[in-house]
Amino acid sequence: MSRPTIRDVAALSGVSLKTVSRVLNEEPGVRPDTMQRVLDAVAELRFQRNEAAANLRRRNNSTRIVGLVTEDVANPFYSAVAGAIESVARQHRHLLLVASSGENPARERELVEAFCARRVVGLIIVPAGGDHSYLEDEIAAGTPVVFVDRPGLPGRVDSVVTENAEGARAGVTHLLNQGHARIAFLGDSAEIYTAVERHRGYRQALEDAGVTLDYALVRFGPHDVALAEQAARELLALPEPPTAIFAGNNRLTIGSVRAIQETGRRVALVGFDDFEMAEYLDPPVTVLAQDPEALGRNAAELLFDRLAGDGGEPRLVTIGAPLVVRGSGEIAYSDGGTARRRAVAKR
Amino acid sequence: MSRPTIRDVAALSGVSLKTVSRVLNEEPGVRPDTMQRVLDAVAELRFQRNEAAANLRRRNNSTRIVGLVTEDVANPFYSAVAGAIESVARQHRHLLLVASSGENPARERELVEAFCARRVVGLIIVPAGGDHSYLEDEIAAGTPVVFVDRPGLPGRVDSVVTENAEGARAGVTHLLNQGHARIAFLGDSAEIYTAVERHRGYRQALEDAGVTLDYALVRFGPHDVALAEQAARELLALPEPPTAIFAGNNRLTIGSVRAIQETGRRVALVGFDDFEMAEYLDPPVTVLAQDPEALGRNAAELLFDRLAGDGGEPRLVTIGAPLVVRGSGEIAYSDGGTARRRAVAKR
DNA sequence: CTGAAAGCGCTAACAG
DNA sequence: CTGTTAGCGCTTTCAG
Repeated sequence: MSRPTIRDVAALSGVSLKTVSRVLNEEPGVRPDTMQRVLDAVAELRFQRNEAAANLRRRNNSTRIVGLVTEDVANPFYSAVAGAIESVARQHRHLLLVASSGENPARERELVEAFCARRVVGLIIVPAGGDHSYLEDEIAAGTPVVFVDRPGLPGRVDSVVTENAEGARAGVTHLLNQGHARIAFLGDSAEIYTAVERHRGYRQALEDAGVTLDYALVRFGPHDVALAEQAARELLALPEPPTAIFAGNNRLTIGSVRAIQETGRRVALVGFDDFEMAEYLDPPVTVLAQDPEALGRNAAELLFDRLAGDGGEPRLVTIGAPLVVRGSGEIAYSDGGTARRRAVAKR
Repeated sequence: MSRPTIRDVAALSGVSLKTVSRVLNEEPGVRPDTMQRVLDAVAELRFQRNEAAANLRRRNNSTRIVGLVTEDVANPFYSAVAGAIESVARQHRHLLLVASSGENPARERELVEAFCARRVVGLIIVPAGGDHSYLEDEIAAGTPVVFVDRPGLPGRVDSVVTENAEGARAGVTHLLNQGHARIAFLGDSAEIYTAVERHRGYRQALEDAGVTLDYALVRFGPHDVALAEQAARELLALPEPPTAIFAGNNRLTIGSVRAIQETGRRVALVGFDDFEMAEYLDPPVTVLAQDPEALGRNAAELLFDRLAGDGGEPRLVTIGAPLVVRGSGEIAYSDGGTARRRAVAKR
């Protein structure tokens, strides 16, 4: 029931504690036959070193555990980020502790503290809103922190983010290039960094093209497909409806697809963030493809660089979100007044 | 740079080690003003207890960390399972260590051992193939283990699995009820437990209905959408093609949708496992909806029951996969010989 | 109410 | 090549 210790191994193999420790740590200077006896005892007792105890004593002690605080582990986007982080951690023979903050700053802090109390070697955080200066002590204590998906403590800490504004700008410009001028913007809550950035890109694209922003076409808020569909439906029911929609994330994109299908009109659509079925919808959806895997990988690599002693200035790594052309974004502007034919761009 | 210890707190507040420890552990019997002084020192030094050290000494020592070894953290299905586990763990004030085995039994074992060396309080495992008897020692040492999604060490250890055979049987019966007799089966690798179980359900449904199994209509193997599409296309190109397809997981379902769309024929489709866009496809896809959240929640609850001392017989918990009717599965059998019209069930 | 001493399981430092 | 002693940061035991 109770686990064998290094003492038990020493007793069984008839050597001292230290010799067992040497064998376990593959330190040189143990006679082969002694080593064998120790190994036999280890096997017989099924001994497993207590890493926590070993760590406590070691000079260069390290739990070899990285902490990840994300918004929601169950969210496929963040789970892709987590998967990439885990993969890099694995290469460095580290383990990953994960937790979800649920966009709650207080919970985020609790989790970070729980991680630190367990002496994770570094933290990767998808920051919820709020102030992150509580991390300064931890950073001062030598725990590297990397923010991912959204920046935090800018200029003080490394961050890896998607090119939200640039991507949105490219996407909206793409719609403008198809002749659209009335382009709606559908965004998540205006509290969320990425939503705001994407809106910024939208505005820039309009400005670049000399198109006046019509606030009637801008909607922030819907957080799920149903609400997004509702919002898109309202936009499309305006007296002067948009001829194209730019959707700020994949739930909004899906809602938009549904609302557009309902009208039977040929409304162009570009969405931010790729999703599994985008190419199988009708019409296939043109998107700005975020790369969660690159986000996670870069964050983890940055973290391990810091752990390896890289003391350079805090970095801001940006990951592109290239336009993936599939059909919905290439529906050209047409006067539309009476374009009611149910012209569905099949494939 | 180096973290303060309980000694530093004791020195600053002018009390002994033990008094600090008492305050930290909220043990009774500390004068309020003494307590306050200690708390002040803790705040000033930004002291954070080293949980590993505390654990080492504690009688009822517990890392309050649960380990999860899944097939792939980045897979949305398993991330939903992980999310539910994390949520239950949180309620019990535990943290979650996660890792991906990538279906590799050796890696799974390595990970389990790394977790055990860190003394996780319990393990939840999506077992890769292979022998799991290596876990017996760990179990004997008092670490509860729960298998999820696939059973392992049946009868010896708790498992939480989906009703794969029952669900598949219901799905295929549903197709039979629409008049279909030539129903193809598309499954993942026959090495995978769930694929085999679902195929068992398929066979049972045919048997129940007195329909002879045609092995030409059974395909195991395709592991991604492209291969699935290819396999489905081949099935549909048979001299006597199926009039319905039962797809064993969501990638296979999506591949089937594509292949069916290509033919322009009205082929019914029921898929195992729900997916985000199923209702937005054309036609909307009827599925057996697995419940990864329930899988994870039940596994975690079972684990915490065991940790709470439940010493009952190993349990096998099954989670239903109800039929979600959306359209594709309700396409009735029609002689089809010349049913070539491009009849797309548009809402 | 408080503190000194011992010790969790292991490794570091120093002897032999 | 091997062993002894100390001590990581904390809690326990037992004594004030």
